[in-house]
Amino acid sequence: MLDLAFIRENADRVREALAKRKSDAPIDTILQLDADRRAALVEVEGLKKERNEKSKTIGQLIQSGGDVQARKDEVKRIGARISEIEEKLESIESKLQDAMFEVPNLSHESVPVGDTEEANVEIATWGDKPEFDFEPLAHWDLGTNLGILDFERAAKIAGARFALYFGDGARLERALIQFMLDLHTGEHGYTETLPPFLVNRDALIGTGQLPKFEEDLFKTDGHDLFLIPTAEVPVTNIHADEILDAEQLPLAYCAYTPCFRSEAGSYGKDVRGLIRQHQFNKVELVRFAHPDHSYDELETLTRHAETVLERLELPYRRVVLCTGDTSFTSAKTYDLEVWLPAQRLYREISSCSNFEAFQARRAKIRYREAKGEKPRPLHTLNGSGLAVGRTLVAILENYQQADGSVVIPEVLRHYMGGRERITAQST
RNA sequence: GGAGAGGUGGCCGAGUGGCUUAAGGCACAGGUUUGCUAAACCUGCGUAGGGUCACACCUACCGAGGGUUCGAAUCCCUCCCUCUCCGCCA
Repeated sequence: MLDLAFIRENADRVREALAKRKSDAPIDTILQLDADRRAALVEVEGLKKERNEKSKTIGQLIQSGGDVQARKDEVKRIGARISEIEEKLESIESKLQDAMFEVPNLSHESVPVGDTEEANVEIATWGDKPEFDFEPLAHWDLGTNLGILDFERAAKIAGARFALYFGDGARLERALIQFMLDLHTGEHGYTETLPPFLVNRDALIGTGQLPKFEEDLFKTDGHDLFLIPTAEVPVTNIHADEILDAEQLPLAYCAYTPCFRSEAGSYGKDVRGLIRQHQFNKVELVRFAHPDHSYDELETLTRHAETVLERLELPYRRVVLCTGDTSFTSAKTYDLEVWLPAQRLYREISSCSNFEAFQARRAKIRYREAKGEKPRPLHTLNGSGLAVGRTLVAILENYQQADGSVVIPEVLRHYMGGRERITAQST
């Protein structure tokens, strides 16, 4: 959510910035509602002041034995008028809030302007794409041949867009989770957290998934709880409704969680393999930063995610998303894309964003610069470090051998019982 | 699932209809006193919105939402959460 006072004072700048993001958010409506709201507030607060004063005199009159009926009737009329205006005020505020929830974040000035992903800009590439003297297989064939992935049985159990891992596949997924957590906690200074996988409505409003994107979520029946689409939701909300000291910043948390997404509207897209699942594992990085340093923090966080790819020796590139492709809540996003040789393309494996104060304002995550100063919203950031299923895909495809086996990246062997290679197993 | 207790400011805690603009204490900040430290004393110390050039000032907030009343932290209703015990359970 943007700062309403900022919109009021910079309406033209906001309109211009929203145009770059292809947003038709109702700024004029917001300005009108805001003016109406303040006018109604002044009126109702004046009346309340009058009521408070006159009510007090009734108490005094009763003590001294005077007749209070006329005065009571008068205050009752004021009360009725107050209710009337408050009703109006409530309606204005609810409309204003709805309109404010329609407004996306504004892009940072360094973000390239563009409408679609075509306008995203490659910042850097890393690593050498592997050369094969055979036709590399897609991971769904590799995994099925090795007996470590089973999509048919997963469909029997749960349906489309679910996977069943066996043996070394399951272990490799677990090894990746553990490797990533060990790296981020041991070398990058993150505090590991294991949050709830179900969250309430307030948490999702806080990070911006609600009210606009409810159809992307899995909701439980009979409880107002949702399966998390990303650990960003529970972890960012750790400090909701809190006021932190400036010296505490930055705070850095990492969390492994499964993620659940309905993938509504992606029918026919990535129907094969592990790329787009209703349930997938992710290690998430979340940082709470001082506003003056949040863009340095974004570079730091992105480097932490890139380090995972580099340790695994997976070729990737970093892309900065253009204004039109940046997600609703983000001010600036880097995508990390890993090379998938079977498809001969780079595929998103991490998304690292600075939300500035957008989430902090919604979730009321604030900090105090110094004692006695007013609390201000801080800046939140997060990034995948990394999407685990897609990392497993990248390993299978990049490390595959002519005989159908897969070499285990060196940093993972220690987690795989010291073995160097995954070979076919029976299931 | 059953029974009970409870939710008041950073913390403790008083408060069953108007003298509460939420007592008092702790913690914190500034000051006075003091050989130093400590203590004592004085002052300040919540959040949000409105308002102002800036102050002043105003309004709201005692878990949330309704209701009764001239007036609600206080009375009534609904809901949420926490704790204890029992049952069930990994």
